[in-house]
Amino acid sequence: MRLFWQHGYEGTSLTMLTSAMGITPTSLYAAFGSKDGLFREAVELYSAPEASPTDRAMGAPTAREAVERMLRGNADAYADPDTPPGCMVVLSGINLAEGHEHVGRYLAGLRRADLDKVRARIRRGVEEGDLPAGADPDVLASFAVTVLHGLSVQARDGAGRERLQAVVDGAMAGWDRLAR
Amino acid sequence: MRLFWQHGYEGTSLTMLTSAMGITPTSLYAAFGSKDGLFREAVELYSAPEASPTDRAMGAPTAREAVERMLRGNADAYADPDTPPGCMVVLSGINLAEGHEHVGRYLAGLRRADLDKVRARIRRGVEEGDLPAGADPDVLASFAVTVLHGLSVQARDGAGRERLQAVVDGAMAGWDRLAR
DNA sequence: CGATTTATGTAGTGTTCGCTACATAATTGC
DNA sequence: GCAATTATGTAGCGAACACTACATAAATCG
Repeated sequence: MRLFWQHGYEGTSLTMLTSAMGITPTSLYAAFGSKDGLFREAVELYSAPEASPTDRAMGAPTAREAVERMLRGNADAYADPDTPPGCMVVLSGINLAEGHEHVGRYLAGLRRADLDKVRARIRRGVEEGDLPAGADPDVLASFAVTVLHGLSVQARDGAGRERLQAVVDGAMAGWDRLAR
Repeated sequence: MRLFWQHGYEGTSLTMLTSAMGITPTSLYAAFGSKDGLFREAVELYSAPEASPTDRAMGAPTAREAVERMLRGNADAYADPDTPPGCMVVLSGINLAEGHEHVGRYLAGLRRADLDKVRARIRRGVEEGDLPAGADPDVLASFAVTVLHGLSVQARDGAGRERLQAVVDGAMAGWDRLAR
């Protein structure tokens, strides 16, 4: 998972994987079927709901709090020095050679699912009254997710926890202007 | 340039390049020295100051206007259906195999240079009084660039011009809360 | 024109890629 | 304990990778 996270799908070779896992290609293929299969299991491990800051944040009592927790939780994860910087789902399949487009679509689908979750949480906020009726869930969700994805690039460019949290400060200020 | 832009540095093979350019590997190497050399010339063409929305935007009369022009100009470019979606400097070298780290550092340096340009323009705005003295150029520039980079991912995920511009609306609202 | 230089195509180089046939070792089930 | 099944290591598959030696064609220049 960490190799794919750091180097991306194509940037991680079977040699890197087998030596890191301490097994031979035969065992890897017996257990995972293909490089694709291993990658998907790695992504599933990465984005397991019980550990995903995004999924956990959606349970917050208000939509604003859910978005803020999502951004702050992911910002901290992106800047964690014990793991590769940024988000695996955003970074590991951004640019792919011909023949691997399905990997990009798979990751784009996960990003889309996150966007949908955020938008649904925002809609709920409008329904429950903690957001004004005029708030546009589409725009608010796109804004939040755009900042989220930008944080991954910032983290990969070396931004630390404080810097990312300062960006979230700005994003939440923008949220308060948009959500009224 | 378009191939590297679409598929990234490693995702673009010499076969793709030579067939697209209509030349043989020998001619390519005689003209550009290496795949790296061609990639760098492609990036330089992509980010030529006279065509770069970011460089052109920095000439705006106020810092706020400069940032807004940068975001809106790049958003339009990212969503241009005639070119690959998103920013080549952000997307073409995010995830690299071992041995190609220098390509990633090269692109990160360009991103850093853009961040520095934005921060310098913001500092000038504080000096010239169109931004309040308490505005923090570091935070404002990081916020603007984070949104900018997030727009690239949104564009690659299929967001169109209107959607990206709506995100910029939100970002500028956030700017107005931060810059006071 | 003839000689030199420059540019281009042909046909490969060695390396690494994802992946697998085959044989051996470990484990399981009766 | 012995056969059947499962798991693992060895060695190497064809294909694609970035790149280049060599020969030929084009252009330049006296």
